[in-house]
Amino acid sequence: MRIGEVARKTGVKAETIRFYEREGILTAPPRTRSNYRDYGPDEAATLTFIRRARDLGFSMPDVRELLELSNEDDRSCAAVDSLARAHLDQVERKIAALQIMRDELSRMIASCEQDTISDCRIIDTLAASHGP
Amino acid sequence: MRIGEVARKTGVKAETIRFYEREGILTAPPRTRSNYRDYGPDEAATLTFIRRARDLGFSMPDVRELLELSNEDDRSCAAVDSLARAHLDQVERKIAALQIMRDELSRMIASCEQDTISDCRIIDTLAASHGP
DNA sequence: CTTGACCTTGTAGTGGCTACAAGGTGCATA
DNA sequence: TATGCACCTTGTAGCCACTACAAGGTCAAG
Ligand SMILES: [Zn+2]
Ligand SMILES: [Zn+2]
Ligand SMILES: [Zn+2]
Ligand SMILES: [Zn+2]
Repeated sequence: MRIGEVARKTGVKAETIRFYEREGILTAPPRTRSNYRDYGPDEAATLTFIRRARDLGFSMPDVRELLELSNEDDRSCAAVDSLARAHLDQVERKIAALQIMRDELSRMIASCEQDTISDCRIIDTLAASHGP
Repeated sequence: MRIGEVARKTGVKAETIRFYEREGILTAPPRTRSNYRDYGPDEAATLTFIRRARDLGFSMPDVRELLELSNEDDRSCAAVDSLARAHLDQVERKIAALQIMRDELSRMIASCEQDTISDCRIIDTLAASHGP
């Protein structure tokens, strides 16, 4: 099938698929007589794999690693697990950082009494209010 | 003071300060005889403002807007508030998205029983297990 | 006089796409 | 047959907010 169809089936845009090919993460498929990329089900499966991993926030290097590992059926999956655990860790850190942002933003917004800018607690907080 | 000192005082790296100047977000300071940038307390205050806003996750366009608004003392702070609220909203969306990631990752990791890759539930999930 | 910390400019790289531009191909319809 | 239209091709540049590096200038201490 052509790139547009595999794009629809996998949820990965055609431009992105070409990008993955350039980057070497997806092997180049055969071409039709008219030089169109001609994908089979294997490539579609790989793209689905990539999209799921990306949706879970794995970086492209992580995805590369996961793809390689996924082909080594007989090896232990310890490497997969530790990669996933490390990633979960990162996600949790990111959540924690964003929750701090959220709390600070909420406090700022709550403290503002809709006055003039010179009295605005939001501007005040940003300008100098806390810290040395 | 020179760029290194203001960098230390504000927590904004020298390279970043020069970058802000190129981008027009920070006005170019006077220069010493030897062509070094010579900052006063106002620029330092602006940089602190920028850093605090960035730490709270505001985008550079947002920061620009906030800086402009911060100079208009007599206007109502409604624009500031709505900008902050919109940003808080985005942060909350991001947290929600990351929590979904986290939960899915946790489930995947918990379901794996440290076997071979061909039996790994993490690889399975990525490859095809859920969805059409 | 040399060392080393600091400063200057400019350019290119990061991640992960996304958006063109300019042209070729394939199929349905008038 | 012609025409339109959707689709495909390549290559390049842009996005965000920096960050790194190269090649050189300046200044105070020892
Ligand atoms: Zn990761
Ligand atoms: Zn306010
Ligand atoms: Zn914002
Ligand atoms: Zn496993």
